[in-house]
Amino acid sequence: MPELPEVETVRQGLEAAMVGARLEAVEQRRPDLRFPFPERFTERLTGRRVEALRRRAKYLIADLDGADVLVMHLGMSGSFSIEQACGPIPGAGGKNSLHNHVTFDLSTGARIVYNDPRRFGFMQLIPRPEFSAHPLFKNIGIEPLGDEFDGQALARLFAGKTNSLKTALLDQSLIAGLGNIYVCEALHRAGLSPRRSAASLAGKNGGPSKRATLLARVIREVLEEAVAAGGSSLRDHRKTDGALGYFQHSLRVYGRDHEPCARCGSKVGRITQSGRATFYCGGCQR
DNA sequence: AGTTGCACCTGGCTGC
DNA sequence: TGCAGCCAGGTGCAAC
Repeated sequence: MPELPEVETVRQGLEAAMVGARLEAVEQRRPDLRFPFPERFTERLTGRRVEALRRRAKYLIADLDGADVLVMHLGMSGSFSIEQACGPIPGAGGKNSLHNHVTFDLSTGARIVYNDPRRFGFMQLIPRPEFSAHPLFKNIGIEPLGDEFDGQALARLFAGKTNSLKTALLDQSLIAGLGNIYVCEALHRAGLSPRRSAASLAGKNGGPSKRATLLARVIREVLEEAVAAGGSSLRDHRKTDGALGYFQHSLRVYGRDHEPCARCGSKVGRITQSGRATFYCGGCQR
């Protein structure tokens, strides 16, 4: 499910429910998701107060009042819902409760439920002093909604790359948080072919190319619009209150192969790059 | 060192 | 109706 806008939508919902609250009970219903849960997972969380809920790339990061930082990743199909501990809502958000793997009962009376059918998500507890040097985070690239992200940064990151523009944009060690949907959408908005080389965005004599400046601008634009819409609900994504995001209605190429391009009328095509579907318009993306 | 391909899972859809 | 096959929003790791 989740790329940056979906994770950010979830973060906003969880932040409102969790920050300032204490974890009164934590239930872990299986030994692992994508990875085994950390040692003494429930014990280390029980009684802790959530001081902040941040996002870095596609990770949710809960700062706790104890020794650990709780890191959560939604994988492909993870979602959180907020329910009332006393009044179970069967099938809330349309999810199969078989796949409810973790619940947090909060001091406010709210219950946070993590559901993940494919179990590509995971949770980690990292001792605070080790956090910034942790392998999960030390290799993560620039935040595309951050102040430092612009055409200059993009051009510098892509200089000398031998892979395609599409593949480079998906590389989390370069830019953090883009996934298949928003890469396809940003490339269409910028009129750039996903097949051109990443290095072709690098500027001459040190400065950013016009293409790099444009691409950085539309990446920011498409992500901001998607966050404002609550993300794209193609299959699993729901906000923490169970409501659907609605950015999928604004997608111009993703999932629209064989449809006419909204900009030039050519037929939107689909190819495979690095084993993943790419949707693009050969008529206006060069 | 940088890139590519596969593996990890379940569920939903298509076509026979 | 049933079932085989394919596809899906991500990413760590082995192999080139």
